[in-house]
Amino acid sequence: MAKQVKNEQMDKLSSLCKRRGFIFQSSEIYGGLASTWDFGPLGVELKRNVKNLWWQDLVVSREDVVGMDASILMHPKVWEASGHVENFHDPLIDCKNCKTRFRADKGVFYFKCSDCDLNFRVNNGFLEMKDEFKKHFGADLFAEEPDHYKNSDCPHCGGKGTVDAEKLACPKCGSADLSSARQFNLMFKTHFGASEDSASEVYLRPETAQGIFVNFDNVINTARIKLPFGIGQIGKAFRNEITTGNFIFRSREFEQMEMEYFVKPEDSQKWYEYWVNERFNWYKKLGVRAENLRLRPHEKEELAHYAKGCTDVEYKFPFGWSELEGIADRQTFDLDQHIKASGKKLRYFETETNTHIVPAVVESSAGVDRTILTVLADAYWEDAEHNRIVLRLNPKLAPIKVAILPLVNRDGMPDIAKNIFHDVKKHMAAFFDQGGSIGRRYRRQDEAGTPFGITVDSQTLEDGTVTLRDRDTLEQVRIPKDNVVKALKEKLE
RNA sequence: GCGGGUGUAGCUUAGUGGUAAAGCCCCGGCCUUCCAAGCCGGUGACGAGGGUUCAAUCCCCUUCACCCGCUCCA
Repeated sequence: MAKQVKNEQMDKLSSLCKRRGFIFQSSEIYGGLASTWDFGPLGVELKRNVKNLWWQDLVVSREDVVGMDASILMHPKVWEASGHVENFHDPLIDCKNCKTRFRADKGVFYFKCSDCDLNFRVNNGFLEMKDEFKKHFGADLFAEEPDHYKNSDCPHCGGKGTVDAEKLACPKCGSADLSSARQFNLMFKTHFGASEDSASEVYLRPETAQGIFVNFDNVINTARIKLPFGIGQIGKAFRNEITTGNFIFRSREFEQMEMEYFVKPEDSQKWYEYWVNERFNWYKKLGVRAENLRLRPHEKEELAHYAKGCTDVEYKFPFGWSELEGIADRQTFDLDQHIKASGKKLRYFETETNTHIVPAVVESSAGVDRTILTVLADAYWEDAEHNRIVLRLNPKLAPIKVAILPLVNRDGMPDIAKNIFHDVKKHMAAFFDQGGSIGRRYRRQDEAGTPFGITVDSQTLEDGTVTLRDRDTLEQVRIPKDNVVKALKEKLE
């Protein structure tokens, strides 16, 4: 029952998005394309505002961060070095009996000792063996593949161990009625060059971060920056997700806002904490209600092997708490990988000590689309008292800042309003509407999230003042019509 | 990808083996002096492809999309 209510919330939100021109399904007239989305006239403004605020706060206003914009297509070796070619796929098997899906490389096999008859079973990554054996092999073995055990000694007698793969069985119900293993590579492939031969296969980037790492040397040689410093980037990324959904939350084409902050390795913990705090507050600054935000530090088992720490910023969506952004202390892993693969020296020369160092990196990786879904979900408000739906967006994010409305369609009011409109339009996104009753026009703007309304009425004809309406409180104040731009700008500060 | 559910106008619903109705929305006009009032007029739909049939929105098959779960992450 609770679930249904939550889905209703998402339905209402996506329906509003379509109705008002925020977000449409991609290729809709051809039946749509799974989990790809288009931003309409209001959506694109909202998106630009989100990105601009990020860029302003993380790049422009900071003396220690520069920006860049890498291409989506990159040399295939980038993805080999980054580990994406090797790790960014999942061989998965479905159990036809109980419908569980599990990873094929965590299948069932036996470790057998040829000398002492010891054997134990490894089942879907869970070692079914006694503690003493766990101690012998190490606790992290559960994620390894059978080959890992091949050359191990028997933990009991030290004899020679062999590994026998068992016919796979479902880890949950034990059934052997399984689908064949299916490789899901999460990277999109395409062909580079006009002829489609595999020699020129390239990937669409699955993250923007690598564009920063491979340009590390170029940036330090040109930007005259000193440690610690960051490189920020906003751009599209593509992942062939197995499962998508929840409106724009998980899509196959999405946009990231990533900032890689390079620091002295010994300072990484300090900066990691700094950025976790900084990024958490950024969402509050966007106007997202604090009670709907939380930080979730990753458990040790959850961390990638090279990461020292990782914390998610989560938002309480109608479908549950979900990740908005990840902040990670990635140590020197990324640069090391590219140093190894490219043979280039990606390093920083520290003049104080006269030494070369490979900096550690603290990464902030946020999703543009998820941020948009967050601010929309957080702003959605059904005002029962006034029978209206309102998007209480932060004015800085609102696609349209002000609606200019003549109260009625005569006595020259439309002309006066139109003049104000042309004036305001030079400074901010504004909307002019003279059709229908005033109440109906206000309601429309409430749904679009427009924070302010300027109305020309009969008093305007007498004393040159107009009313300024506040979206959330419905309060109106009179201001001289020549002060409209100034008053609005003050409100938007 | 697997399982379950859903698909008629922008939205919410009706209906039928003989090409479809309504309310709200939207557009134009009238009227209207502050929060979806009223009047007149108008645009607009059977997700797509194939099959059965004289005839398919309806029956059958396939496919696509969306929702829920498995899974994963920005």
